[in-house]
Amino acid sequence: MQRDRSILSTVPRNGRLAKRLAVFMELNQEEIDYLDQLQQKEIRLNAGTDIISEGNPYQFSYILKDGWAINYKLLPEGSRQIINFLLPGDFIGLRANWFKTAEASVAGLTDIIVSPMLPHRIITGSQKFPKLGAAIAWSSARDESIMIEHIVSLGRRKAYERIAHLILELRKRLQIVGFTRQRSFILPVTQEVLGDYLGLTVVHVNRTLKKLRERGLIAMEGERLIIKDIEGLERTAGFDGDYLKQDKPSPMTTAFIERIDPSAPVEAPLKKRLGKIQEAAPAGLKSTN
Amino acid sequence: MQRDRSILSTVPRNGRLAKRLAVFMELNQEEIDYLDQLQQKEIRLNAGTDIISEGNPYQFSYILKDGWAINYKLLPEGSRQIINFLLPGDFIGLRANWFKTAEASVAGLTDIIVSPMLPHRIITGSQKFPKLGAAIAWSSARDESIMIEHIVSLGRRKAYERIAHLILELRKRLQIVGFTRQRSFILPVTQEVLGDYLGLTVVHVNRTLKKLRERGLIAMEGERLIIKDIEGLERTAGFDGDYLKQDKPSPMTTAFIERIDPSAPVEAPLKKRLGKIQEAAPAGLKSTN
DNA sequence: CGCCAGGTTGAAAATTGTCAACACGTGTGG
DNA sequence: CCACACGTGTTGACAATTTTCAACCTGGCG
Repeated sequence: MQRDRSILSTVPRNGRLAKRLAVFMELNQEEIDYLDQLQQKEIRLNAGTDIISEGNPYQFSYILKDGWAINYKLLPEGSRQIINFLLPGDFIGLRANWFKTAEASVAGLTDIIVSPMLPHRIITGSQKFPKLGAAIAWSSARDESIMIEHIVSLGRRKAYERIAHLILELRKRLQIVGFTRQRSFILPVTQEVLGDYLGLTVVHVNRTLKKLRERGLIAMEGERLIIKDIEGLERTAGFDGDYLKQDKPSPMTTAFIERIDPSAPVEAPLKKRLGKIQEAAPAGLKSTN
Repeated sequence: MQRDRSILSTVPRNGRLAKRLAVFMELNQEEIDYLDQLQQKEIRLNAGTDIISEGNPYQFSYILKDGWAINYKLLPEGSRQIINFLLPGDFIGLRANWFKTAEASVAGLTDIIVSPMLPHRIITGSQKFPKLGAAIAWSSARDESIMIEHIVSLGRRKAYERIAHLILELRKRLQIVGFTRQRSFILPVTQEVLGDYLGLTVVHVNRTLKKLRERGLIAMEGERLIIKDIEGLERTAGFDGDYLKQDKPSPMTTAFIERIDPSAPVEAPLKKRLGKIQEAAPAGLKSTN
């Protein structure tokens, strides 16, 4: 096993979450400090150990500071479906805030480092730094976007396209937290894991990767995946990375943040929208009572 | 087209959202009244018209009061993947609160009735009725559970099992809002729509439905789907409806609600958990610094 | 040295898709 | 009122994709 995967990133461990949230909206120093403070405590886990177990009560949510993890479910007959890859800077188990029981398990794919988050810290933090609450909500919404793309992949893309799509998505996500070089990144994952994410068998993943290599789209050097033809990959994947960007909060978010921040008064734009409900009815409108 | 699908439910239009949220936690009369008030305005849309369009800016979020809708994405080559079915009482486009641009489209499968929700109503409502904010968060989390099951279906279940699973899920969801009889419900959906949800072609959906009929698991009378053998369906689907229940909020939720409700003081249980962070480290723990 | 996890490959089988034709009911325009 | 278009369901024959089974290879590690 690789020891300190950490050094592979240009972003320090505690800065990864902030880096990721900054995609959504810039944070000021105070907020960054608070996030840093949230992550003081570190827990190290061996690759393969569950940090959350399906059906069991949640304990905490976590910030994944280093290493890769997966969110997965096991089926009765023994197969596994991976729901999502969790990368450094991602939250783990935010749903713990709303549900008593875990819907799926989370395990490290590599050795990982996490910081547990106490619920009260999140709550008080969100009250003190309204942007933080918004950023957490945004983060959940981004995860949902990723799941939507996953559904599209599984439902409508062929093996070849699915893999291409996954590679591009991982690249984009890793870029944000500083884990990529120009045209390559470490993919610390067996072909079986890929299959369990992509809804394919190992054998078929193997053959499909071979095809991607033969056609000159990618190359591999150990765990390092080298992208040889980005346009080619994007074309075959039908990839449009916007779902990972979402770089501007909606006006509602802005209004929300300002509203719950006692220091900021509610300003005009919000009110202006209130009267526009009639026009909001989309085409195809039949009647309004 | 059926005219007033409404009469098929035992729950009045404005009560469906409340009924659904009540699965999570009971609401008092004041809260129910508030929800009712949120839904005064009605917009009717023809089957097939988009209420939210992928790539376009969001206008509002909505409550779906009557009819069925779908959340879907179109692929470049023209195929469609349905992400989720939206049933009466569901929210539409809650992500509008966080994202500027819609990640997927939403369209009515039948004629539908929706109530637009103004963001400020949600915000002030959540402040006045803390449970409401929690319920909205819960609702999003439930949607995520449904998407997780969808991913599992697409990734690891065969056509035959996928359909069985979908039928059971829809039944359970429709039950809550009063749209089922003992062993049947109206499924206002073409086989093509089923295929687009299940990641299958129409032809294959057709054959698979036939198999389900031949094996005596289901029957159809026009749009009414009759479940002839629930245990059989559950067995073939590996169905466990718990993900739709989640009937108890986590202690964190409770703490959260009480915390932001000015009339309720923070009480002991929350504080008691604060010191337990050490024990929270799951098995497999390596070191703690 | 030998075990074991992971990668690779071939051959055959199973699942699912494609193409094409036809059936049926509904609604519309002539 | 009839003819016809159209959307939807159904079926057969065949093709493509993906799985299954089984074997073999490789490198790391105790």
